[in-house]
Amino acid sequence: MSPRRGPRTAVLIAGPTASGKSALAIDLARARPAVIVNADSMQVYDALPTLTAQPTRRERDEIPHRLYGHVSPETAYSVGAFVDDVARVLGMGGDGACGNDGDVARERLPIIVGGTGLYFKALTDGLAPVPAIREDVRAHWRTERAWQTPEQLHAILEARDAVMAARLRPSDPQRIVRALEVVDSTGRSLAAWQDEPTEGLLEGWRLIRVLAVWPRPELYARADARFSQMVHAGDARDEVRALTARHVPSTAPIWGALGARELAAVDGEDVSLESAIATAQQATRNYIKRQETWARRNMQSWTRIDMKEYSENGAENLQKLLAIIDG
RNA sequence: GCCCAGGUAGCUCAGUUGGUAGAGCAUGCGACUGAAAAUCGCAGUGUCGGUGGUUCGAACCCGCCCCUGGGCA
Repeated sequence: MSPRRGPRTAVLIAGPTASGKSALAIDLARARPAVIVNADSMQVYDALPTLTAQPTRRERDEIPHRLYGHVSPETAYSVGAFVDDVARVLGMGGDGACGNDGDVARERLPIIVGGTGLYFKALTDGLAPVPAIREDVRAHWRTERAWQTPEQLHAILEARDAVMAARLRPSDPQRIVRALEVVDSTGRSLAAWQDEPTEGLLEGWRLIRVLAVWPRPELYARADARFSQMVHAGDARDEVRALTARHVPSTAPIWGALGARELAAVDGEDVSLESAIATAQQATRNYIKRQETWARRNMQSWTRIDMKEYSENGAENLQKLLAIIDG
């Protein structure tokens, strides 16, 4: 818990999927009064709790958790929404709609944990102050994306916003569409917005940054095992069926949850469960690698915790971490 | 035992009329500002089953052998 005077303290725990970062957060929260705040782009949805590895009911009863499953799966959540949500949860202004969230955070140490690197970066470094995109504009460009090749969209961007066009690869539809909707909706290049000085939400805080790491082959093995467990011993398949039954549009981000499409295909198409599992495990390994690449670049200075060592020698490692937190 | 079809990158396969090999995936590395569990970029590697031959030159043509799958006996 942060001292009476001086900056507020927060713990940031990042790390690849299946690294055990959530368990680490819980260990900390058992040792100090804390709130665990989610920084994972998939765990925010009120869907696929097993498949996205959301904290269990029991864990949530024991320790206050925030921003887990608080978003409807039909919604397209975003980094911006995340930063707003965290501001609210930490009692830092926001729209103030949810009264006492911030109070909890003021009494307790916020432990922000998740695997979405961009979310952490937005929290610490801030986000370009691009206004909300008009709905019709967004819908228009997302439709265009289905009709045009990325190269065609890039050509359109070239005409409207040469700076962004030069910055983006003609093969990268997602970023091209974003650049297009920004110029179209705000009349200004995304590049210009990004030049605006920004301040991170957590600016001025005392931050304990922790990165959970594993030797790659062992992490891959853990992730593989965890996925088959979600399917064979957990509710993953039923969750996916529920999502299908709910007719959540296939373009909703929740369908990007690792394994969601693969498991849906077992019920819909002619795909065996074994091959669906293998494909999803493969995708998970690929994702882990991307997360590690991000961390190498963006989390260079974070304190690395060897989770293999931690799993064997937890108590001692935990004490060290607590000593740092208590400062 | 005979007849087919195959044996090429870690995997699945492509390789035109002979000129010492490629694509997807995997792997590794990288980018990343409101879909980030997303979206993209770059880069290895091969005794072309073995062996003998034809040829200036063989993954490709010929002989023999080995292995796999299928069929016939």
